[in-house]
Amino acid sequence: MAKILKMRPGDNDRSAATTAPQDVLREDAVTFDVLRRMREDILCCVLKPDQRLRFGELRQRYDTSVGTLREALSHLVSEGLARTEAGRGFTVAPISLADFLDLSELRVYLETRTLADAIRHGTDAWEAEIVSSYFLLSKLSAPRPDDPVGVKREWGKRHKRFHDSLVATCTSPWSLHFRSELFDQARRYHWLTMIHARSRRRNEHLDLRDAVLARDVDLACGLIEKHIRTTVEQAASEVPGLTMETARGARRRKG
Amino acid sequence: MAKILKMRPGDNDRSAATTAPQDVLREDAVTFDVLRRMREDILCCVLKPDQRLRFGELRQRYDTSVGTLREALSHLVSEGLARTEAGRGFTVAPISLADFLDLSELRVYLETRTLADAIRHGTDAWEAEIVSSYFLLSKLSAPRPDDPVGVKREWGKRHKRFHDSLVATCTSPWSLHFRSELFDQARRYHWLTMIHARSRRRNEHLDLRDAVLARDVDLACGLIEKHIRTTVEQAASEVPGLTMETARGARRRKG
DNA sequence: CTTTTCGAAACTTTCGAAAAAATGTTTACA
DNA sequence: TGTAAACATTTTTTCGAAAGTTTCGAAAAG
Repeated sequence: MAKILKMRPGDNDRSAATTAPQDVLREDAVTFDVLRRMREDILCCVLKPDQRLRFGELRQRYDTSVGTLREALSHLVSEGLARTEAGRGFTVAPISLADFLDLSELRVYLETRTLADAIRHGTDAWEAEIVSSYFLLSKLSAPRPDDPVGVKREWGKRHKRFHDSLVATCTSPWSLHFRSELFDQARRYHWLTMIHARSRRRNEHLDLRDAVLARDVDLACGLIEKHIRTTVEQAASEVPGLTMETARGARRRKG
Repeated sequence: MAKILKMRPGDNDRSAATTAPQDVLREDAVTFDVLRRMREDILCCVLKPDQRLRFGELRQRYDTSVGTLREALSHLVSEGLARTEAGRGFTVAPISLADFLDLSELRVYLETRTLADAIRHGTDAWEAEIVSSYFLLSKLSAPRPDDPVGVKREWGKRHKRFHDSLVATCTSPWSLHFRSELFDQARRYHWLTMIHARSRRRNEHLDLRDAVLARDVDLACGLIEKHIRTTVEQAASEVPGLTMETARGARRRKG
């Protein structure tokens, strides 16, 4: 039947031939969009650590209402990307080397745990996505400090997609959930490293990809552990101002 | 100085003699209170798994506005205690044996990790709080199915406080954070077990307390691992309707 | 008798204004 | 000159209503 081609008689001009309500899978709710954008801005340090998040400014920047912003901020607090003190509004979560060390230690466990499980449950589709996402990542060489922001952002996205693809077939939802949260946290530090890093690292992702595709659990887990630890060391030595003390000193206003 | 007693002269009737703004430490924001109450209601299955959370009913139950409810619900989604699908509102997160098994496996790691670290960094104050919270817990014997709800709730609180006290001196904020989230998740299953359990377990908490106070890392970790695993087994065998399949069957649309 | 279409009711989402609280500044007084 | 209260401003928190979706059920078409 040519059911699909049918149009409703009343369709004049306002809604440009949209599909029927049931066919539309709305993943584009305003709240989600604002949340996504804010998260990205924190991850990429557009909103800087410890920065105060005033509703006035945010309302302008994201062109939305207070209520929606509150909801998004509330989410970010749960994710550990923002802080709030009742009556005193929201701030971007602080960063510190101590925090990076702590979350990286836990990441080592969660990444190896999920990766090992994913390899054991790997499928053809899983392998295909790994090949595909690695290809996309390799098209962009690791960004250098003077690369434009757009390139850094795109690399960040592809980097995340690649790492996500590795563990996609892991059968533990909770492990995947926490892994994902920690990966996002780490992205803030990766961004700082990208901006400041002088040294260049060899392509660890290729080795990782091959070990995973070869279903070598021990090798793959060893590689990702080293990958995480190396990243911390690089950040510790090359990102200026990333000290063990929390960055709360700057909390004082203007003066 | 008697600063606290001072009152502002201009206070007529509208604001009933509040203390100076700086002295008041507001931890009682409405949003937090609503969030706390909703979380408790989900944990204690007053709001049942998969139950639809309509704003109309919630507004009545918690006596607050839609916006505030939305913010609280948003938080609960981040914590994994609720679900939402854009345009279709919120539901209480489903439960299943598979979920309990999954989260318990991760709990074993996080509880042992945090406990080992806490023991190594234990202080006198830490020991004191363990003694104190164990004492309070032991005053209430493990609730039986026919005990009143109030007793079960109180026992749940003391149980949480005891377990929190064990790991209080752990130095890894991220581990503590995730441990706490998983502990809350497990509480939903503990509640179901309390309601249905026929068998009684011997007091595993006393052994745990003593092992921890004796700073015996291996023994303590072994005990808590067994504690978690036994809890899962008890739930699996004694809670009716806790199957491997998720309870999503009823979700299908009209026909 | 089944399937589709339409419209009303229920519910969710979004918004901006009013209330409450915190911060900053000035003024009064010793 | 220092202290603290009173005032003014900024910012956060809370609320309810308007706009937009989805769901449900009845009527029409196949």
